Amino acid sequence: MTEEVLRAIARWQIPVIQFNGMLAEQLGMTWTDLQALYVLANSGPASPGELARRVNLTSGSASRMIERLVQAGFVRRVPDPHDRRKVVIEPDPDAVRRVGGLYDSLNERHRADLAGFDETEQAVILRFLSSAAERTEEEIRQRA
Amino acid sequence: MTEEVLRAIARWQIPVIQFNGMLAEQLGMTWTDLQALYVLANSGPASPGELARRVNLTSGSASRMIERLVQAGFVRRVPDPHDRRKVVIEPDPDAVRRVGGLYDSLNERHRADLAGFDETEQAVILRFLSSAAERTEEEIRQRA
DNA sequence: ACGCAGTCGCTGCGTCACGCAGCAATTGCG
DNA sequence: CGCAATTGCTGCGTGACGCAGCGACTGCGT
Repeated sequence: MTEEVLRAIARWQIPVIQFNGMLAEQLGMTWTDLQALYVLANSGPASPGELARRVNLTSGSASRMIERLVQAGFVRRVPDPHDRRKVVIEPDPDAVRRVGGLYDSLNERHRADLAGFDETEQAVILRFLSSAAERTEEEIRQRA
Repeated sequence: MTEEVLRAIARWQIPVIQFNGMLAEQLGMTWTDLQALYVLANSGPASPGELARRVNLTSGSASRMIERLVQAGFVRRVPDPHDRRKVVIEPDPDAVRRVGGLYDSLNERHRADLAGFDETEQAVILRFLSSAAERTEEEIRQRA
């Protein structure tokens, strides 16, 4: 049973990655750019260096990525008043909402699925998903 | 509660994608190449055209991708005896096992998590994951 | 039987994201 | 008041991708 769950996870990864790739293409950006947007949307503003580490890019590539996001209006550069070397990258709230809206259709399907689970079952699912995300992040940190 | 589950899904996507990117880099290939390997491993041999559709590539790019995978020894080209235009791409079993082994560490973490769920709870998780994968694939097909 | 449209996979060419190396600007420590 | 370290940004080369076009092949229609 446990192994079946692991296989289900592996199987789910494929369409999830593919779906995000389709969204990135639709938005006219790399999925790396999209990933950076997610990081900014979830963890708040960050410096280019911080952002580069989060998406596994060199500082140079991150510079160009930020420039693309700025040009497309997804983020903006804000100079750090305390350290004039630093720049803080802020996500544009409207852009974040607009990108998030692309998940509405998929989320609706998931909602229909979740309607087939009662409260306690959904609690189990939520508990598993949260810990799974945590474990994946752990694994990433360990390999970094 | 349902919305929290949706947020948990969204949150999990980030490290999942990042983790796969790290694996691809470690293997010296694009994550597109890795995705193609997954498709072959899960759905069995496929033609270049079929593979191109599954990973969202043009036939030309798929040709080059297959050439990379062949050179790296992950797959092999097998001519179709019935249609001499076609070529069937077969994954190399050893390579698939070797790549799959890269998930051992992460799977071990997930196993430890799943130990905290009893049989019926794991059944709930499995049911959700399976349907979620199905819904994501549906969404992809609809947008294609 | 035969031609011809359709399909399949493969190759030039240009574009663009990325890593690497080096740069100027700025900070904080000795 | 230097001087090493850090931060973000720019040339340069590499490589993956899309586009357009090619030859090879199939099978439908006449």
